[in-house]
Amino acid sequence: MTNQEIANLLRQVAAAYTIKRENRFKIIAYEKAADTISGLNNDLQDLWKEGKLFDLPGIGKAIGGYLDELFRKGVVRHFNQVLAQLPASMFPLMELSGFGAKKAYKLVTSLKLKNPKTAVEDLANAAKQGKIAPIEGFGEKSQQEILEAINRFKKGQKRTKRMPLAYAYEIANNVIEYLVRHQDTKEAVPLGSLRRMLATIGDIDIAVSTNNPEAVLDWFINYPKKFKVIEKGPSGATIILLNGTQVDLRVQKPEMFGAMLLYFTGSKRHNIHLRELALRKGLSLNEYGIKPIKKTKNLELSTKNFDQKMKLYTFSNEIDFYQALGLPLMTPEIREDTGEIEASIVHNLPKLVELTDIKGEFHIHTNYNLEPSHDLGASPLSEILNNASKLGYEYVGISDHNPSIGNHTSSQIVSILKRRKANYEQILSSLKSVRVKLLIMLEIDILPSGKLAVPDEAFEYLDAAIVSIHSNFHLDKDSMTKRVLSGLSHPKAKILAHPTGRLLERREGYELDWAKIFAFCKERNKAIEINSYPDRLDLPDYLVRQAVDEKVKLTIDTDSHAASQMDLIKYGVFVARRGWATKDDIINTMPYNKMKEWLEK
DNA sequence: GCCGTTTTCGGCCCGACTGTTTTCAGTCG
Repeated sequence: MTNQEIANLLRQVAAAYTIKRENRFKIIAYEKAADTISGLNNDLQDLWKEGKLFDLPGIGKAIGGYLDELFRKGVVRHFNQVLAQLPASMFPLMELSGFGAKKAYKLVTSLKLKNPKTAVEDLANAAKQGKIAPIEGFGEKSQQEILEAINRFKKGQKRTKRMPLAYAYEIANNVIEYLVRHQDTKEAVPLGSLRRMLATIGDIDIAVSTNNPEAVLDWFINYPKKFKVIEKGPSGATIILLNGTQVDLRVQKPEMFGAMLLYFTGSKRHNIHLRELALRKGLSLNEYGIKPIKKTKNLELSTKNFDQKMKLYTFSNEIDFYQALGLPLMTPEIREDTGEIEASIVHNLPKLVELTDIKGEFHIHTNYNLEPSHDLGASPLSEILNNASKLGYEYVGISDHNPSIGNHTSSQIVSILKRRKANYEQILSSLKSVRVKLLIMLEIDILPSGKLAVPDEAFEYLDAAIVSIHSNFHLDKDSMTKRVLSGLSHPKAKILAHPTGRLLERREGYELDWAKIFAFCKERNKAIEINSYPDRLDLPDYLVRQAVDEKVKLTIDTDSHAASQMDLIKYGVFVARRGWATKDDIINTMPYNKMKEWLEK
């Protein structure tokens, strides 16, 4: 069973308890457990095998025990008993927007819908025949809304694509630049997953701090690249851009801007955790500020800075808001409730890597034609070196793809690489003004056998190599792990590039045994790449976090195929930050000499 | 049913929105 299937099972049990009018906190407990499981990055069953089931938040004695039974026997007797008391046809209806357990149950029982397979269609027919409006608690309007929900559901079967972070980020920046040109805009900031720098983004949300919301909203809906206005109210507006992207704007008064940012940046789980924490101190948090609430015990101890008579404390920025709770600012990238709140309570948040820490990178393709089987870059070495100089880099590694093995003999490959080295060295010496150090590297295919796609003698002309998978993506986990480890075994193979092979929204990566990969890398001084290319962002953030925990070294590279793409490095830095990486975890924050030392050990 | 800077009992995130209601229930993010 997948995590989503298990989470779904728990949600069904929660729904059953809702109908049976069980203790509502018990229902919430099941929903919480389901949320935890659906948000996991690891297979729940693997965690169970490792005995970590009960470490998960929201999974205690009872639910943990049932899950244990599920993994041992394949079924949970208690769950089956509970679910058997309800009509199975109610669950498909709960997929519809606006439907919870109660509405679904009421409708299937009132209308005698028995077949789960046809329940949605049967409900649509009932609505069309006007059979829903007379049911107690329903009316004409809700009958109409149900029909619309069913239509949306049918359309929504083809799920809407999310866009890679980099595209959303650029679009949002353009809108923000436009917004701050208005005199009444005090500040404009992205919200939600965009501000937290998730790998993919749905809609773009932006917040503006202003004392004149009306004027800013008018300015916004006249954005030059607007296609149409969806809605405009007193506190926000929504437009669709010419490229089809939806952009939501929210406005707030400057004195309340901090609470608003916190609330709409999320994540939801971060906010909930924060509110639970605050509640124990006698404080209630909402999107407008902090409310002291009446508590019987230990009032002075916990809320000594808060006057109970005050209705609402407001905050113009997030730093003050967090500080009021006795916490340091948590950067948006880590607000996922994966331990950041616990760490901040004991003032043990890591100092995350920053863009300015980057001193170079290793993965850039030039237009030098070494007849590879994959694509060449578009820019000459000179342009790349000049750009590196502009970025303030100390060094760049050029990692063109290896010459194709189909079209060349081993000795031809060696001589191509020899020629390339001579060519690069000549270019470098001709660029007197450029002080950037050059590393002559290569991105080498790891063949399905685990062998590298260049002969051993070729390494004489390389300072170091990046290795990566570009073929036979469908090997099983064990074979792929062996393949990668074999490829990484060469002493000059120092970096594993785009390690999962994923392409966002287009291709799942292959599977690897990360525990083995991490252990190998740590022992043999290999680094794993965080590839900044917009469609990749690979290593993914949660694996970065695991690598950091295992003290595995990482690099942040762009995989640039043109000099202009070197700016993409910031997205890799965002991923690293989401994975709690510090400067010390990243090889290319080291100055040249230290980095060189690491490459050679 | 879960959990602990109120700690093994006694609490449990918060407000907006909608539709059906005359004060609330259900759903959502």
